[in-house]
Amino acid sequence: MPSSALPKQEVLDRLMAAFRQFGYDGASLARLSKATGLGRSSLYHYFPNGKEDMAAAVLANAGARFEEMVLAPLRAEDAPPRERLARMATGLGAFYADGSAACLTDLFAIGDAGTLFRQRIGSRIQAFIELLAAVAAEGGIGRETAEQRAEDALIAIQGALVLSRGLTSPEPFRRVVSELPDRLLAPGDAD
Amino acid sequence: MPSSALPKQEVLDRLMAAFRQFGYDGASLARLSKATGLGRSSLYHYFPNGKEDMAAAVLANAGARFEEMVLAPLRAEDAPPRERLARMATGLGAFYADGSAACLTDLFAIGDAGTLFRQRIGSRIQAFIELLAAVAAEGGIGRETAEQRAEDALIAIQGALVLSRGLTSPEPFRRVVSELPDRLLAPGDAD
DNA sequence: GTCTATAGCTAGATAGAC
DNA sequence: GTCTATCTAGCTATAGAC
Repeated sequence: MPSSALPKQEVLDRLMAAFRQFGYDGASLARLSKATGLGRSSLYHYFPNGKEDMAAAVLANAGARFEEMVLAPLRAEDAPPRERLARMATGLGAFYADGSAACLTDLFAIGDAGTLFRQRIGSRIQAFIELLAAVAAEGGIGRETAEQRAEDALIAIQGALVLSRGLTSPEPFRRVVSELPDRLLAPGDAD
Repeated sequence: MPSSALPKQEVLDRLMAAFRQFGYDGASLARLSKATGLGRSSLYHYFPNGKEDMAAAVLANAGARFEEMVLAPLRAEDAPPRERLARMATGLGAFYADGSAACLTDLFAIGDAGTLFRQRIGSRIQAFIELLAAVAAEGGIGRETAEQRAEDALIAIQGALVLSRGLTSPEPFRRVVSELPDRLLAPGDAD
């Protein structure tokens, strides 16, 4: 993928936005073409295997964006656990556009897309849980409790996205994200 | 819709299963026809406006099933709050097939389906929250806390469904559902 | 109420000029 | 790398016989 009018990164971000808005099945080539400003032929030039390629690239791109916005702050070993979690919360708000942008973990596990991508999605979920649990453990939470809370955190994030979408309101998402650090680091629940 | 080989209820249940498996966009008429055993023409006989009609009927049917399996136990005023919540948990496990069946609250809020159904979905979410909050309040939880916990309960259910689907494992859903009564009725958090 | 047949369209994908 | 033109297959929906 050499030089182009649109940088590849910009193309991927626009494709990602379209897939997040319409889901895998709903993201037709016409819509993807419109979202990127590229014609069908250009899209096939970048992604020879068509829509499936685009979705795979978008999933990878979402992973990279998530890594830099959400996971990297968690790995900042110079900061204490609570501050890392606070930065993660900020990153989550940005990554999910204050609860208005869907998560591919949800969308790409549905229907035919699930057959293609569910394994990759499962790995991502587990990696996020493990990292969150490590931060909680470092914050003084027992290992088992930390892992359970980390899973609860992902559940809360995903569920809040569903509720915010269903209610057309950012409030559930905002509340969940703001409460995350406390829920992960609260004392009690010794194990 | 007079007499038929398949009772209407059976047709609706099979359509619901198909929509829950494939999502709105992924549920093609070919699949809906195969799922019900009815030909295209029969489907159009029952649902003159085609797929949109079917989805609307399925959403109503899901509401009725949810009412009888999940909400009705919550309204059983002869039983104490904790027991009602336990029955609800059992109903949730059945309604969501132990976490393996998706929720239309999630699926029908995506893409074009969202334009058609999001309002109805939002009302359902709010009604469920209010009922759950009333039960928690009856169980001695302060009104504000009860409402917040009720919202958290829905978030947990939806999020657990997303994780169970992404991880191809019933465990997150099972754990969340089994913990629901305690989370709603736990002491503390006075308001 | 179910059938066959088909209209009319959009889907994803490809070919070849430039 | 982008364009126009086009292919085939699938889609939703309809018509009309039975």
